[in-house]
Amino acid sequence: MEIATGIRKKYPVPMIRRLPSYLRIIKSYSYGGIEYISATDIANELGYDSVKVRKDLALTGVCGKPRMGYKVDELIRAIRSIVGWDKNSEAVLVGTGCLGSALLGFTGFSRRGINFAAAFDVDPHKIGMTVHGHTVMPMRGMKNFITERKIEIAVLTVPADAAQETVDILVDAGIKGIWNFSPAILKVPARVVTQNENLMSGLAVFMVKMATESV
Amino acid sequence: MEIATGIRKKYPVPMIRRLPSYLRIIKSYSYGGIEYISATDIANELGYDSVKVRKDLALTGVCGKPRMGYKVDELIRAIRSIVGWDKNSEAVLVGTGCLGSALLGFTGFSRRGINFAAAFDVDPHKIGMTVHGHTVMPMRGMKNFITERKIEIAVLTVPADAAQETVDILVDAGIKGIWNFSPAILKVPARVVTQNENLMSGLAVFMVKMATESV
DNA sequence: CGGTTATCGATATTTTTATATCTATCACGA
DNA sequence: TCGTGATAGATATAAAAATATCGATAACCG
Ligand SMILES: NC(=O)c1ccc[n+]([C@@H]2O[C@H](COP(=O)([O-])OP(=O)(O)OC[C@H]3O[C@@H](n4cnc5c(N)ncnc54)[C@H](O)[C@@H]3O)[C@@H](O)[C@H]2O)c1
Ligand SMILES: NC(=O)c1ccc[n+]([C@@H]2O[C@H](COP(=O)([O-])OP(=O)(O)OC[C@H]3O[C@@H](n4cnc5c(N)ncnc54)[C@H](O)[C@@H]3O)[C@@H](O)[C@H]2O)c1
Repeated sequence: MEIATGIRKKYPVPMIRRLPSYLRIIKSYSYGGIEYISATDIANELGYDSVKVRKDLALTGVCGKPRMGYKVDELIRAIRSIVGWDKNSEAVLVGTGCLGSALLGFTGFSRRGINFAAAFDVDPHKIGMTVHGHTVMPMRGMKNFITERKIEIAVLTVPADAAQETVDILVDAGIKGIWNFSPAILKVPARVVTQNENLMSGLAVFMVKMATESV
Repeated sequence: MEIATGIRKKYPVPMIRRLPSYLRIIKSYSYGGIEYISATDIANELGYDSVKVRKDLALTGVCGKPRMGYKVDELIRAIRSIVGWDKNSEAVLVGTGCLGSALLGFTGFSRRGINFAAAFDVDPHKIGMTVHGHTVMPMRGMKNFITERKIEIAVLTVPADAAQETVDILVDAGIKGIWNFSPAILKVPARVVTQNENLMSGLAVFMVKMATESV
């Protein structure tokens, strides 16, 4: 496929956000020994419009056959390639609190190419503890750890007040991307990628839906 | 539709998703004793376009003053009202695993009107344990608990395979809304609201950004 | 073997969201 | 007291995304 050779298309963000759901359905077909899947199948499973799915799948570069659909294993390979889940990256987790511990314990990351090389925290009570197989390390050693191991990804689960100071260390250490679960907006140089995950946005939408529904 | 306080508008989802971030900034002004905040201020803090912010704020119904901005406490009240964070709701959490425990430990929910009345799990080893002040209860008692206490909200953090069977119980018990953190798509009657939180979508976007940045 | 039909892929249309432009307002400072 | 300029709010434009339409294809069935 073209993607591997260096030509990088620009994919619409809403489409990228749907890819993991597509992948989940397609994989379930694969496990079931089914060789082809149609856009209609996926749309039905997810409650989407089939044209939207077909357009998304077209962007993956996989060609479908009329009356048959798309080859399951081709789609899986293409989607995993687009979202980068076909290669492995090491990551550090900063802030081994409630949410940080949950992420450390999530088994799904390794299947998606993310492996936690270390977990850090400032809290002396937490340092030395083992959380889901990871020993919590002091912040002091973080910068060197990242630099020496050439870690590119940081998952940030510290309180909002501590976010920027933590980010400054990460950037200084040469981190390439920060997946930020704190509500703070991070100031980083242009070369550093950030992805903000604001769980409270989802709660807000949920509550508004509930209110409008129950009138 | 008419309710006691007035007419319920339809708000654009992207706007709703931004409200929590706005609220965070506005509150920080409030704590700092600042009385007015402008759309430009908020836009600068969040890296947004000021016109977008102004349009969002216009939808809240709060009027601004030229050269001054909007009254901080009016905005806070309006936004909290829109996202329903000005009233309290009881919720149950189902699936007290990694992520479920993290959510139980998150102190931010009570400030947003969500209080966990109970946490449930199937795992006999977990039942009876105390997680962040909540005793884990067996699934057996869940339906009655929800019905008797008239609980309207469920937070779902079970594995994907267990999601639908769990949802069926919740719906049967009369739940009004399900905040779903599993990647499964839930089948519910039309009267039940669902909000799917797919963390892997964020990861996908993050990885694609990383890949495109590093070309 | 030939008609039927589910499906793809392309194109067109509509809707939604973001961004740009313009004018009126009014606090502020000269 | 009088400009000045930051800002709201309205309107206009552009961009993005979702949705609808339609012809071409080829597996399937009789
Ligand atoms: N827990 C949730 O369900 C949840 C939900 C939504 C958002 N969040 C956000 O995720 C972040 C973490 O939430 P949490 O519930 O895990 O909080 P938490 O207090 O349990 O965990 C934060 C951890 O960060 C550590 N920490 C604090 N300052 C640090 C620093 N300077 N350097 C390194 N580590 C530091 C603390 O010692 C603690 O272990 C917060 O920003 C919160 O808003 C959490
Ligand atoms: N942990 C994470 O960071 C994370 C990230 C993204 C998505 N998720 C999703 O959240 C969900 C939970 O993930 P997790 O990491 O907490 O898994 P987990 O295995 O730690 O927790 C799941 C819990 O649900 C319980 N459970 C299983 N079947 C049940 C049933 N039928 N009824 C009630 N309880 C049941 C289990 O006993 C367990 O305690 C999964 O769907 C996962 O895909 C988790």
